[in-house]
Amino acid sequence: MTKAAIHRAARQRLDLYLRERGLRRTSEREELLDCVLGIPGHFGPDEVLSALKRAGYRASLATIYRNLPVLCAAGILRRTCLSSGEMRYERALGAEHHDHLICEQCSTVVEFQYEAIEVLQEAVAERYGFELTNHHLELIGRCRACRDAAEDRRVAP
Amino acid sequence: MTKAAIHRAARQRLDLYLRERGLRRTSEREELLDCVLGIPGHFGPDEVLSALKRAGYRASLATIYRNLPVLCAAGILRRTCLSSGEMRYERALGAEHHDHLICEQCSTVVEFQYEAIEVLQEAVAERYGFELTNHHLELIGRCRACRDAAEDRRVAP
DNA sequence: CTTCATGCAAAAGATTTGCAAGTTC
DNA sequence: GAACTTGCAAATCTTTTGCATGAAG
Repeated sequence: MTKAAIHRAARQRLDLYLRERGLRRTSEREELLDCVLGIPGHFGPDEVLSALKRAGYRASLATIYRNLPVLCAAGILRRTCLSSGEMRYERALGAEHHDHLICEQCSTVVEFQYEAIEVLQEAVAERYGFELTNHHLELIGRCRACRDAAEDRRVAP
Repeated sequence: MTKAAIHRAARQRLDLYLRERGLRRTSEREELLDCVLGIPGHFGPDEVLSALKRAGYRASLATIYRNLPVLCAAGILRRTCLSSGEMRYERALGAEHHDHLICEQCSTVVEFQYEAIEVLQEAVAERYGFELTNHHLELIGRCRACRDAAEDRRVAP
């Protein structure tokens, strides 16, 4: 999906969502949508505020707080909770599902997909009578670079 | 592991941890430890406060906030972050590792273990050069009871 | 008697909310 | 015009901190 196609699809989805619930199409919501789609990776309300300002819009934090959940409900964003406890948003529309590998030393986050794990998750859910709608998997450890660095220190301090 | 054995092991582990770092063995820390081990499942600082009061101890929230991380570092508790964004603690010592199935309707949390998934996680980590130390997996969906309830409503409203 | 811990209250963040004014439908 | 939104500021909630007092080693 190209960037333009994502913007178009998101706009459409938001409009539909708003219409369905009798909510209103405001310029703030459209500006928010535009900015949010331009942020790569994870972000929080404050990053959104910066992005809006950078784009020349003035928006209030309150409006951001009120509307990020709307974008989630519309399926454009998704909330993810890092195991550090931070709550962040990320693009859901046009972004394949992925999970996270996190280096506990340098905080690098690598996104990955692994179909086989998802298949097993369905198996677990079935065993317990659950119907899955979502999941979060976070693998925490040390990346190659940090391991190498540790190794170097041991050999030549 | 019996309940008494867990208490003993936890006490021992805490003492060791404190001694190693030149920290002190205080009655507050022991009371906290006792209460925390008695709480089933997940809990937050306020639940700990209630548990302490119920046990007839008076402790301050500040002390709880200061010492839950100590119990984590000592390997007695572990922090887990539900995808709702709530940060909670749970017993780590004497509790096998498990992951969570969460019903998004009734918030039921089912703990499960599934070795095959963990094996695949190692495979992913290896592919990306990571050495795993931990992971969090949360499967989110609807439990049987909530699905049945929904079904009933459709058939006989 | 030195260092660390506690309790309290104040501070700091993060998120939510009440309300008047402005917009959308 | 009725209902929904926004921005602001005040209110909440959760977590952290400064400081004086008390306890541990």
